[in-house]
Amino acid sequence: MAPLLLCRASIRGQKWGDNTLERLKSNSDFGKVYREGKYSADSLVVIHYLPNKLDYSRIGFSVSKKVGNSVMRNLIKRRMREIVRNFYPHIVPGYDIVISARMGANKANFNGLNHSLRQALWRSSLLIKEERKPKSGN
RNA sequence: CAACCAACCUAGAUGAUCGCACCACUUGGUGGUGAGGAAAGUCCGGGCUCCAAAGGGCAAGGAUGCUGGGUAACGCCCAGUGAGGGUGACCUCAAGGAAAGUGCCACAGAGAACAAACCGCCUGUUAUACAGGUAAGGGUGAAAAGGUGCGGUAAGAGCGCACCAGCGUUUGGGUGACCAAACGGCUUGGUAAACCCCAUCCGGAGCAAGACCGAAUAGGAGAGAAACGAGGUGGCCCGCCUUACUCUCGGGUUAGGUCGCUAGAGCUGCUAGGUAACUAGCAGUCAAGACAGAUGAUCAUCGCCCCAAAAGGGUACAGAACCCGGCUUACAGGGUUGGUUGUCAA
RNA sequence: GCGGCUAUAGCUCAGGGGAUAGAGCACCGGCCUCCGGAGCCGGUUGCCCAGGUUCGAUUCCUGGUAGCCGCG
Repeated sequence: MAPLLLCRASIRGQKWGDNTLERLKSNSDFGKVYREGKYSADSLVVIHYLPNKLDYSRIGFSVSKKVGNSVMRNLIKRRMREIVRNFYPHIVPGYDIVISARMGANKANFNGLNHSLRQALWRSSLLIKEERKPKSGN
């Protein structure tokens, strides 16, 4: 029991050092964030977030079936993951975050989705303080 | 040259920088591999796993339905037969049985199935009517009891004859569906994607199957007793299995992790057999394996399309989830081969 | 992944081979009222799509589309 836990901890630390995403996976965690968390939105995405008691943030993605077929949904999810991967060092640790695509996201390209996602993050209080002011110019 | 028919193929390419999943070597690195022709719909058929050993019989239910072949199997494929369509290349067809039985055929029409008699036609009589004969003509309908012609008759009728269609028999050809010829008598509406009959086939559930590891409420194994009973075997019978109660032994379903998980009716090429589907042999080869679920972002060049050009924009349908064989549906553009018809020229 | 159900008027539902496709609510017009409501009279609008069987299909068969539900 003990070595297994140690092993998992070391993997997590390694991933954290590698700037890899910590993902939110279980369905009950999603439901908890939807029920108890706050949210902010832009035209293409909605962000729900809730403080967890960890020293890092976990991020989950959600694309509804109404947005498009499976190719479209997969593409949007990959793009959102790419955006958040590049932006992850600027996000405040200690939150469970769910990013959902809205209906217009199937018509947007990468830049549009990038801009909308950053706007939504800026409207929430999830950005580290010194990163907040220059983002408005983006 | 134009229009068309059939069988197929392809599914943008290359490079650079970040990034993801798995594997190998290694230990903060390097290398390799990384969606489809439909991966889809889940409409069929299998493999595999468990359900009792997945056994026998009956019933119900379901499926299929011209013939022969192919296949692990199929509702699939190939070759043929018949029917229908097209000038043609060619295409389409759930295509067994209506003489086993039951039902239905609205409206119109005299009559819709053991035929019938409204108007007609013909004959007779006590004559604006009645009786008898008739199924040629009219009319209705999707369909009116073989069709056309000649003879025949009071008027008519397969009443007689010829041809055609249908039925039956015989002969010949074909493995067979069926085809051809001769002869016979003179006739038996449609509907089975209405019930049904006949022939053949089908046990159920599904990788979230299932196996192993492994905390809590408690299950399991062995022995005895009982065994006529109860329960299970997703309908019944046989057969089979389990079981209340007592004693002994010691430890189990769910969340989670590991396996199942990709070398297979595999792919490529050649040879041989077969009209073909396909089969056999030989040689080469290993090409995704996740579990919130891996393929993305940026840039450059060349293709193709829109646009007179540039700029600019676009580049189909669509994402593996245990694995195969089919079917169906979606699909921008491009290409190959063979063929038909028409026009022009030689 | 597997299994099932539904599609009929603006809404909720009947109808299961031959009807002009029906009921309630809704909507429109008229009567009534000073006006409105209620009541009475009348009317508009429809069988998810494409093929097939049949003389004839909302109904039967096949394929698709959309929506909904259940199990784990």
